[in-house]
Amino acid sequence: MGMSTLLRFAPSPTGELHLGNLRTAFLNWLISQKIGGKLLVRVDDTDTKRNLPGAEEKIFRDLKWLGIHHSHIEHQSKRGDLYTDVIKGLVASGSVYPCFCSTELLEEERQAMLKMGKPPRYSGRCRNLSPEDVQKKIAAKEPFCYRLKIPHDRGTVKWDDLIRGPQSFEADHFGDFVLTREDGSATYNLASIIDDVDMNVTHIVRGEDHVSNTPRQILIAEAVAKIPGIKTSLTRKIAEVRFGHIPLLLAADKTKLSKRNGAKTVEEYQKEGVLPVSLKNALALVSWNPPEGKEILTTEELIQVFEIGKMSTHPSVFAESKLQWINSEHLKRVPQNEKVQLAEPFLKDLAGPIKITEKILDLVWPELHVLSEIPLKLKPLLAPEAQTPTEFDKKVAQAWLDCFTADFGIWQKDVQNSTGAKGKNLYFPLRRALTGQEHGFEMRDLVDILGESLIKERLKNYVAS
RNA sequence: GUUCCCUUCGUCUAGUGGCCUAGGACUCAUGGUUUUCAUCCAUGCAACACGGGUUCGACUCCCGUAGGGAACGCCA
Repeated sequence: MGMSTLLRFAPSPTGELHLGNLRTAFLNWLISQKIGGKLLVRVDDTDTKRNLPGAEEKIFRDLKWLGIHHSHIEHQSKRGDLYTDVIKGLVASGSVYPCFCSTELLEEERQAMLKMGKPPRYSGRCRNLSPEDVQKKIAAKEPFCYRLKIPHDRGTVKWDDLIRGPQSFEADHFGDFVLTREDGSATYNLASIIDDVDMNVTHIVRGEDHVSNTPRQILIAEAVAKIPGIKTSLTRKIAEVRFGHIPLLLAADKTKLSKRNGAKTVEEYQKEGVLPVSLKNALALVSWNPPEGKEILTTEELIQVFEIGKMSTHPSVFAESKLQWINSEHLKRVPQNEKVQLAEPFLKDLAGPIKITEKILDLVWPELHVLSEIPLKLKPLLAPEAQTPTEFDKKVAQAWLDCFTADFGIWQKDVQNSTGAKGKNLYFPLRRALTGQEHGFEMRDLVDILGESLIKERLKNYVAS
C-alpha cells in the first residue's frame, strides 16, 4: 500500500509571514486539500541566533486566521539527535569527509576562481587528505566541517518538477558542499531533506529560490539511504518524492517582495479589513488563472479548480489593486446575517448620536473595497465637520427648518418653492449641513437615519455658522 | 564570472503552427444610470523583448542577442 500524501510548510521563525511565504503555505495547503493529503508545519529553527521571540506564535496566528490548518507541527531544534546519528552514519560509510579549510582560505579561493571566470565552488582540497593527515589534524584540534563526497560518476541529477517540468543538473557542477557546521550541527540542506524523508513528506512545494538546493538534497538523500543499518524511514527512495518550485512573488517595482518595497504583513491586511477568502483568492490568481475566466472563487472552489501544473514559471507582481477588487467582490457576496459581525471590529472608534444598524451598513456595503472604509464612510454621519456656508446655503437650510417635515416629497417641494434651489443647489447645501460633505448618502436615507431632532439641530448649527 | 531558469497590454494572464486584424480580468479614460459620490452597465486605450532561421504559414518550433531572476554560504 502506498504512503499517504503529506505536504509541508517549513517557515523559519525569524520574522513575520509576508505574502511570499504566505503563498507558499497556502499553496501547500491547497494542494493537500485537493489531493486529499495532510499538511505538516515544520518550524526550521536550527539557527538559534536568528530566531525571533514570538515569531512562531505570530506565524501560527496568521495561518489560523487564513484557515490554513495543519495536521501536526515539528521543530527542527528538537531533532538534533537524529541529525547527529545520520552524520555519524555518513562518516562511517565514507560519504563525507572532514574539511579543515579556513574561511579566509575559502574566500581567497572563491575570489581566485571568480577572477579566472570559473564558478566559485569548493576545490575539493581536503577530499584527498590521507587518513594519517586527517588523524594528525584532528589530534591537533584543528576545527573542521564535513562535506559531502559527491560521487564523480554520479552524472545528472534529475527530477520532474510539479511546476517547471523535467529538471536536470550535472552533479559535478556542485562543489562538495558543507553538511555540518564547525560545532557538528547539521546545515539547512542536510536537516531539511532528512526531515522531509523521515517524516514521509511526499510533495515538497517551496519557493523557486530552492531550485538549486534540490539536486543537493537529492544527493544527500542518496548518500543517507546507503548508510548501513540506517533507520528504515530514511531509506525511502528520494525518486518517489515530488518537488515543486513556486515562482517568486514580486512587488510593484518588480523586485522581490520585502518590507522595503512595501510588502504588507498578514496582520496589516487583517486590520485593513481584507477577508481571508479574498487574500487566498488573490494569492491563487498570481501565476495562475482559473478556467473559464471565473476569477472570484471561494476557497472551496479554489480547491476544486486549482491546478499546480498550470502555474506559470516566471516571477509575477502582486497587484494590490486586484486584491482590493477581489475583496470588494467577496464583500458583496457576504451573507446578510454575517455583515454586522464582520463590521464590528471596525466600528470601535465610532462614537456618536446614532447607533450603527444593519440598515446603515447596508447603505455603504456595496461600495466597500475593504472593511476599514466603513468608519471613513460613517464618520460624516456621526460627527460632521464644521462648515462655512454661503448666505444662499443658509437660506436653503433655514427654509427647510421653517417648514420642517421629514416627508421627502413635501419638504423637497417646499424648500424648492421658497428658495428657487433645485438639483445640486438644493441638495449640496443640505447634505453639507447634515454630513459636512457634498457627496455621499442620499437625502432620503439621511432623513431616515438621522431623525427629526438631529436634523433640526444640524440645520440650526449650519445656519448659525 | 559560471550554471540553471524566465520574457504576451501598466499589472495578473489565455494562447501547445493556421480559430490571433492576439482573448479575459484588474487599473485607467469616456458615456449611461443615480438629485451627488459610490455601486451598476456600456464603450474605449493598451502587449507577442529584439534579430535571424525552419515552414505555404510562427506569439507558438530552432539558434543567437538583450533584459530579468535564482544559485554558487559552516543562512534558511
